[in-house]
Amino acid sequence: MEKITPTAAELEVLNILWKEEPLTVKEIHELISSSKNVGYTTTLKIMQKMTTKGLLNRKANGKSHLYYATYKKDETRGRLLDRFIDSAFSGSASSLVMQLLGNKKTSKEELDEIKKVIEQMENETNS
Amino acid sequence: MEKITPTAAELEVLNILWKEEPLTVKEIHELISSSKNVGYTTTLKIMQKMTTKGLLNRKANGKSHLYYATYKKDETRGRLLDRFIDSAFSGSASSLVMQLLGNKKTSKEELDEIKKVIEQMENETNS
DNA sequence: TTGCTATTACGACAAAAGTCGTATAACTTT
DNA sequence: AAAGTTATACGACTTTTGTCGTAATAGCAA
Repeated sequence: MEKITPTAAELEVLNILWKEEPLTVKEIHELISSSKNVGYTTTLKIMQKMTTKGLLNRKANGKSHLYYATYKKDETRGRLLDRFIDSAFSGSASSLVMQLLGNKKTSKEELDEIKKVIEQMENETNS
Repeated sequence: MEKITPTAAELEVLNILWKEEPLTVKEIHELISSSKNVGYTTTLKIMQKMTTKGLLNRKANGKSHLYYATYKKDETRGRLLDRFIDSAFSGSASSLVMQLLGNKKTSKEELDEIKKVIEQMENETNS
């Protein structure tokens, strides 16, 4: 019975790893600290905890380690999304979409992209 | 400078209040405890903290209080959604929609509902 | 007005998350 | 092989969240 519901700081690590894997603590820390002020040992500790929890795997590589995400991006995001819809939208996925489409913060480009995705989905479903 | 990013337990209260307002602690606790095992003082304390943070307002009513949500549903949900997209989907709203539409957990009814919402949106935009 | 009951107020505690300093260990380099 | 550098390990501390027990208070009832 796993939980697989990473926290915000953990997701920062995972989002990086899901793009390019494996990476060392140093590499991940460099990416994170380019947009945020945080110490090296903080990133290290978070990744160590994630390994203990089973969120990451690692492999020795010289004096350092190479890290891999244990769970796939889609699996993790799906779980997170379910949970989010439950707590923030009382379980209504369509409310979330309405909110998203009505949200001024979502750029026109994103909106167009979303519509495209939906159309594609429909075509695939109807074929 | 407000944050307005309620936690899971706080959202449970808010989701109730956004449906029917105002309510007493007792009423809210009854609704919450019907699906979850939690003590009365826990609900009370959470609502008191929410009041201190500015998430709720209250008005004396006999020996108890009537509670109101300070911020509108859409405002709060929009903020939460932005934050969620940033942390769980690296800022990509369209990725979230793709995840949602591909998610086995989302019921066929919800999916149809979502498509309807999108179509409606498009019609409004194009008019 | 005295007491009973419902409600609030307050404080304490545990667990989780995030932060970092310092110590240890493991390669390199000379 | 000794010294230096770089990464990991570990422990400590802070804040936030969620939980509840107990004390105080306010209104109703007798």
